[in-house]
Amino acid sequence: MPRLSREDYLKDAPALAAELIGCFLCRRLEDGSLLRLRITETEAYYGEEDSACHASKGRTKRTETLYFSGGHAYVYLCYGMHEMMNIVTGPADHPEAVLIRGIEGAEGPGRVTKRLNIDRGLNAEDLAVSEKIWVERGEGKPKIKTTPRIGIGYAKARDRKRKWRFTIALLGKEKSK
DNA sequence: AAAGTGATCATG
DNA sequence: ATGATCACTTTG
Repeated sequence: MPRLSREDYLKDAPALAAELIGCFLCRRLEDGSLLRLRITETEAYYGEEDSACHASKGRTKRTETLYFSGGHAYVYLCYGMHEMMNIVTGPADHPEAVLIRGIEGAEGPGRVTKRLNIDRGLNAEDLAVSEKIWVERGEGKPKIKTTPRIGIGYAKARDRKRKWRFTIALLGKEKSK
């Protein structure tokens, strides 16, 4: 399967978040082994105008990689113990990214990074050329469901309402709530 | 329901 | 230097 190229990553975050569902997140470990797992859940964070996006507070040391061109990894530590894996999208100097919230067998952003052994050492890694981490296109087009993003209670109501969380719509496998 | 955990950022 | 906050997970 072909790897996603720089050009693919230049799309905007909501578009790419949808497109990444069903694609394979690939990881080559130190020992040479390869992990290749389907992406099942993503979220888009779009620009300084998006009050849920880390870049809403402007360019800082932490958010610097969000301003890189699409295709770079943005990895940060949350709650002192969970590494979060994002893929930067769009052109350089426009901060937007897609959070990988789930892959098959590891539902939840902290579990994704644990499963694939991803940490801040991969921050700013370029997925268009990296030998350590990249994305391959999936086959077929899964049916996608959109819902509001998780864990962004601090954001403005306008942004909390945006349906920028993307999941594979599985038959009858929805959680009762 | 609530702790656990530490980087980050705004404040002083 | 200090303190609040946090794109979460696990345990009870």
